[in-house]
Parts: sequence; C-alpha cells; structure tokens
Amino acid sequence: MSTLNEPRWLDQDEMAAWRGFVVASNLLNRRLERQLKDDSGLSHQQYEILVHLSAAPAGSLRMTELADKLVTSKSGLTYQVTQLERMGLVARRSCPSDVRGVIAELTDQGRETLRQAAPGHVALVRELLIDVLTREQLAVLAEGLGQVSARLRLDDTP
Amino acid sequence: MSTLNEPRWLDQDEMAAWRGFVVASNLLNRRLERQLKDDSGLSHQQYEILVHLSAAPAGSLRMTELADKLVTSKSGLTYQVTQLERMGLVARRSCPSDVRGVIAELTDQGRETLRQAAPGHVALVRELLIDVLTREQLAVLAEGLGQVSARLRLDDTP
DNA sequence: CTCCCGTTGTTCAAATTCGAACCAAGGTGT
DNA sequence: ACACCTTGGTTCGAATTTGAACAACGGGAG
Repeated sequence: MSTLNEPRWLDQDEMAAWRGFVVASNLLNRRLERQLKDDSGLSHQQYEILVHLSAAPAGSLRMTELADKLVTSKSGLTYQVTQLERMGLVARRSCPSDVRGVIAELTDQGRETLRQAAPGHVALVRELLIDVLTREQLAVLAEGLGQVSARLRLDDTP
Repeated sequence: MSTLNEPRWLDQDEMAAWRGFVVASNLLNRRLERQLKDDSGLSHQQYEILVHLSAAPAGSLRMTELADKLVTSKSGLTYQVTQLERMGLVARRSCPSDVRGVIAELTDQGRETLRQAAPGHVALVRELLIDVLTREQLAVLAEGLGQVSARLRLDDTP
C-alpha cells in the first residue's frame, strides 16, 4: 500500500458516467435555451419560474421557496423576476404573514405565455431525452438522480 | 382520436427523470464551482479546459476541437483561454498547418496547477455522484446519457 | 419586554456567457 | 487564375449570474 494517500481516480465506467452527465447536461441546456428563446422569447430559467409558479397552489410562491425549487441564487432570482415583471408575466405582492416577504404571482398573461410555450418545450425534452431512453433506463435515471439530488440538498443547506 | 394535436405531456416517471436531471445538474455544478474556486481559484470551465488539454497528445489542442469537447461557444472559449493565459496556465501557439489556426497548449505551471486541483475535485465528484450510485446505476447512466449525447451531437451540427 | 441572531429580499460590482458581426484564410469549381 | 462559399478565431455589446454587503424584520432566550 502507498504511504501517501493517493486519491481514488475514476475508472473507465465511472468516468463514462461522469462525462456523459456533463456533456449531456451542457448540450441539452444549449438546445433548450435556443428553442425557448426562438419560440417564445423566454430563457430556460424564466420558463422554469413560470412552471413552478403555475404548479403552486395559487400560482404564487415566496421568493425564497422559488429560489430553492429553481436551485439558483437569491440575487439571480430577484433579477429574473424583475425581468418577468417587466414582461407582464409575473407580479410581485407583499406577503400578509411576513412584512419582509415578497410573493411572486403568475399573471393571466404569464399563464397564457406558459400555455403557449409548454408544448414545444416538452416536445423537445421528449425528443432529446425521454424518447431516447427505454422505460427501464428512465426509471433508473429518476431513481439515481433523485438520490443524488437528495444527497446534495442535505449538506448544502448548512 | 383528438382532432387537435395535443402534445404528449410527461407522465410521472418521465417527469421524475427530467426533474432529477435538471436539479442534480444544477446542484452539482453549484457545489463543484464553489469547491474548485475555493480550493484552486479555478472555475469549473477553466478546470475542464486544463483537463482536456492534459489528456491531449501533446498537451495542446486547436481552439475549435477544444470548444467541441467543452460544449461551449467559440467566443466563450476565447475568453476563458485568455484568462488562463493571464494566469500562466495555458499558452497560445499558432498552428503550423493552418495560418488561421490557434493552438492552446498547457504550460508546466498549468500542468502543476491541474495536478494540485484534481484530487479534491475528483473526491467531490465521487462523494456527490459516483459513490451515491450503485455499479448498475452507473452503467445505465453512462449508457443512457451516452446515447443522449450522441443524439444531441448529431442534429446540433447542422 | 429587550438583546441577539437568523432570515428575507435587494443592490452592487465583477465575472462570465452568448450570438452576431467581422476579418482573414482555406478550398472548390470553372 | 478567379469568384465564391466555408472555416477558424476574435471582437463587440447585451444579458445573465454570482457572492458579498446591506437594511429591515422575526423570533426566541433570558
């Protein structure tokens, strides 16, 4: 055995998985970004904000909750919500239970824009990711990446 | 059948896979970015440039080849190579066979910086992704995402 | 009731990213 | 040799992202 603690490098399979993840992630983001911008004038980030708001009980969420779901920085969210506000897709309301709180709320126009943007986006996700994989691969992917996400959520909070 | 072509939305499993991918990707990038910056003063992108150069035959690659491997824009690469050049980790040489060509070459200092940065980075990738998954999950991930990447490489070129 | 500390959201400067425009050079067909 | 389309890299301006600093509030220990 070595006296110096040589790191455990990635073997061929591990490297393939890691590279695959990085490359697929970059390529996918690129394509989706392009499609959404061309098709609806939205960035992927903006689209996801609309999605999360739309899925929320009253079409509205606290800024912090939204930032958590999006996995982005607070300042980044502030910026994007301001952009969406200018576009008339989202409105800011103050939170009743907490004076400091700000609630982002989907406007009618925001809902309509999302309704129009969603089909094209989903179709592309399907074409580039979902339909490329078998049912089994999808299941394993969901399971595995769920674990990874959970793991990451934990020691990120502190 | 419906006369209007209603899009095929994602079912629960498909959505889980897709969300898992997006969330894991964002969280992972965030953590790696932080670790690399704190530990070695490099961005993930800069680190990857060093890695790809280091893996190349003579520690050098044409700009375009490098951009392909990194999955980034040409202008983005120009910027980052300039940064690395300022740090003394990469040098630009002109290409013998093509006057227009520019070759990015790893310097000794660049090699040393990479040698020092790699263990911590690999350890984190292992901790957050590789070691969280089973051997089977890793294999499926590599296989599946390889297919996805291949699919994306194809209709992206035109 | 206060004193403190954690939270919430914004602002700020700096770094990065992208696409479009651009210049210069390669390669091809005639 | 010549016109012409593609390639390779850089430059430019606009948009985005981030972490740190900040101000104001919430909430519990004493």
